[in-house]
Formats: sequence, C-alpha cells, structure tokens
Amino acid sequence: MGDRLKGSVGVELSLVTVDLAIFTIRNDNLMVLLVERGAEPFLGRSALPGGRVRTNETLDEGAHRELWEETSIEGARLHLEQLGAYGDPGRDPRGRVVTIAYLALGPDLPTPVGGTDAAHAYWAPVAGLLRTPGSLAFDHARILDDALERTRSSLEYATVATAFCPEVFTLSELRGVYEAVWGHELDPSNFRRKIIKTEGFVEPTGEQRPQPTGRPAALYRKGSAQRLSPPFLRSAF
Amino acid sequence: MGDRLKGSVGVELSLVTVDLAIFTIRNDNLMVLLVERGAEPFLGRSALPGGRVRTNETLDEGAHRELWEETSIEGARLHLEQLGAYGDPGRDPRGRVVTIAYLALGPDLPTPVGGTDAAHAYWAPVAGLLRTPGSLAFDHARILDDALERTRSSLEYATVATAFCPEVFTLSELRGVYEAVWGHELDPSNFRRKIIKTEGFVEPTGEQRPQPTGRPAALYRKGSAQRLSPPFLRSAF
DNA sequence: TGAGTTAAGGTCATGGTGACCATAAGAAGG
DNA sequence: CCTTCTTATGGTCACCATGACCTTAACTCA
Repeated sequence: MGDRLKGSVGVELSLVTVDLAIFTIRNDNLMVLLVERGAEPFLGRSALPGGRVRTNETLDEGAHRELWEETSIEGARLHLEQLGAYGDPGRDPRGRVVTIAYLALGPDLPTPVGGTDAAHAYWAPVAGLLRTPGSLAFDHARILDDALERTRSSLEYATVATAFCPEVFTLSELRGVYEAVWGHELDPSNFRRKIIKTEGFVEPTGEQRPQPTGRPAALYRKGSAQRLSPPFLRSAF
Repeated sequence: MGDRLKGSVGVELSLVTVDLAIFTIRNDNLMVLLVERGAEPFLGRSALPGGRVRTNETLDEGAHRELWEETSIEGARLHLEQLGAYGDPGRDPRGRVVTIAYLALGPDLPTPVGGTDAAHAYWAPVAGLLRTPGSLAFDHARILDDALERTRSSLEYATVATAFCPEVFTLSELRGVYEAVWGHELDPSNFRRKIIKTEGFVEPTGEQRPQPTGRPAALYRKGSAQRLSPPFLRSAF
C-alpha cells in the first residue's frame, strides 16, 4: 500500500488500533471488561481489549470485530460509540501507535470466553480501578476515565441507559443503572415521573413481573427516542 | 520505526493526519476556514486545513502546529478540542488515511495568509456550505457537519461562546455568537439574565463602550467557569 | 390477619424559563 | 430644548420541571 501513498515516507506512518471500554452492570456495580496481556509490552498487566484496525474496514467495523473476537458478543445488542483518539508518542513503547477508543454499553453479559488474542478476559469493577491507579497498561487508565465520564454524561442527555438493560426491564432496574453509573441513589418516585413523561424513553409492554418481595413491577422496553430533552441532570453528587 | 513495531507488517500501517474545522464569526455569520487544494487528489477543490501528524508529537500538538502553519494564528487564543477520528477506507483515494478531526473556535481572525501548504485559504460561510453539498474534498462535509453540531451543543453545556469573542466584549456580542451558531434570535433580556446568573461565565470589567446608536453597553471578559449548570438549552428551533 | 417490602401515584414549595413590558442612556434631528 | 429612534438594562408574571416527602397499591411470608 505504501506506494499508493505518493510522497509519504515510512517514518510518517503509524499503527492504528481500536481499544474498547466495555461497560456493563453486575450486582449493582459498574464493570469494565479487561484482558490480561499475553505478550510484551505490559505482559501480564491488565488492559482494555483491542487490536489493530485492518485497512479494508471502517473504524466502527474494526471496533465491532474486536468486540466479537474478544467477547464473543455480537455488537448488535450493544451501544457502541466512538470516544476519541489517543496518540501521544510514547503511549506504546514499541513506537507510534494511535488508538481509537470506543465506548460500549451492554446488558449483563456472560463471562467472556478467552478470545483469539486474550488469554484471560474478566469483568472488573470500575470503582476499584479508580482507587488503584497505575494498574492498567498503556494509557488505558486515562481512556477508562474518559469513558466513565462520557457514560455518566450520556445518561444525562441520552436514552442509552436502556443499553445496560435486557430486552424487557422494570423501572427499578433502569434506576439501578443510573445509580450504578452515577454512584448515588435516586428517589424512586421522582425517577419514575421523569422517565415516564419523557416521550419515547421507554414503552410499557403491558406485562408485569413478580418481585421476590413486594408489589409486582410493570415491564417496559426501550423506546425510540435517542435524546433526552430536557436532560436528566445529576444535580447532587 | 517499522522495525520497532515487532510483528507488524506494512499493510497494517496507516497515514495519520489531523484536519481542522476552524470556526469564527464575521458579520453575524458563522464562518469556517477552507483551503483550496494545490495537489491531487481533489486538486482545486476546497477542503478543511490539515496535514500529517509527526511521529514525535502529540495529536493535540499536531493540531496546533497545523493551525499555525495554515493560519499563522497561535493556538493559545483559540479553543481547540478533538472532534473524533474518521477512517473509512476509501475516504482518501490514495489509500488508508485516518484523520483526527479537531474543532477550533476563535474570535474574528485576520484573513489568513497563504501558509506553507495552502495556496489559498479563505473564510466561507457555514450556512452556504450546507446548502451546496459535495463541494468539499474527502469526507470533509461530514466532518464539518459534526463540527457544527458539536459547536451548537457545546454552547448549551459549556462557556466556549466566549472563545468567539475578543478579550473584552458586550453581552450583545456574546448573544450574537449564540444567534449565529444556533441560527435563530434570542431574547436579549432573558439572555442577559441567564448569563449573569451563571457564576463564572463572564466577569464585568467595570468599563463601558459607546455604541454607534443607543445606550452604551457594559464590558465583560471571560470568566473561569468551564461548564454551564444548568445548561442553556436551545429549545426553539 | 398483620407485618414487611417494593411499586406506583400524589402533593407542595422552589427555582428556572419564556413572553412581555418598562426604564435608562446615548445620538440625531427639528 | 424637546422629540424620536435605538440599544442596553431591569422587572413582572405565568408556567413547567424538579426535589422532598407522603400515601396508597399489591404481593409474600409468618
């Protein structure tokens, strides 16, 4: 391909990768998928899953492919959006590597099987990672930080919270998503009012689900709206 | 460098560039800086300024450098933020080129002198470009679209509108920024109330400026706040 | 039957917002 | 000097979204 890039010289070329911050919620905790690196550099350290982008695929396609290869989960069920590009020289000791970070949100996923690249893939609580800095390879701690802030912000302005939920869910489960991501509790009554009156956020299925204790909860599915207007701001921290 | 990327093969490498969507406001119109391409592909067509990222510089540094080379404007006076990565195969007929798009906002800048790469650099009204699709090279029309939407959205949640203003400015000038970017008029009285009561958005200088007609306007400078809470939503379109 | 638990709905005071009106302070002209 | 025009600045009021809090509904279990 190099000869098609007329005028370019080798020193100007970079390796382009995608890295994925895949979030889900397990037991009311926000979790991120990590892999234990099986090769240098950072051998044995934890990192976000990712890999090289192929020249014949879109960045989005590359993200979807890596997602599938590392987690055996089809991207169709996930919310996937680009987070940004990270290209500081020195972020990879092997040389110039520019990575396009992606944010993926999904419902409680099965524990990932070892993919092609990743010997060990596992879910780690995000809260714990923030308390132990320096545990991630490359600049993945910063990417994780940005991914978390993007997620918290997205819940304010968009309807992506439903991406964390299964096909049908209760409003309490949806509230649990907000509480796990924002890290504080919400008033159940006010939350309900806000969600219901936001056109297209959720649609009632008409069904109910008995609870282990207490009154049965109505079931909902994802609505067609993408954005929240007015937004649902996290006022109190 | 290639030999330092152990295991990589040439076909996996990409050319990485930065492209800049530089916005300013002239005569109440939102303008974007374009360059007329002096080389193939898209010879003679208009494009966003940009160029290759060097291997020893940050993506942000590359953006600042290209900004300087193309416009002779120091980035310190501008608001510069990363917009995202664009890497569809085929976006550049020469081969795989991944570009990191940046959004730059600045006050009414002097007409740029021809830089090193750009023979002709000029300000074009954004509104006109949206009405004539297909006029920009590469996928720059899409980047411009995204940059515009990001800008409109940023004015809702952040204080970046002051980046369009000179050192000191009146509230009417600041309102003109919002009106130019959002494309509709705002109530002067309500706008004033909103800005003033948002702590740290603007600081009064104590000075006044006589107007060509009408009562003199108080002068303000940029405050220290970065984010608007509550946001300033563009409800009516 | 009563206690416990969760879902769901209602009340009320507060604060932000849009629509609108009123006043202030300058320039220009009769 | 006074009127008129223009823009800046300030105020009023109704409405809506929100947070805090209370009440009722519906189910399980002892």
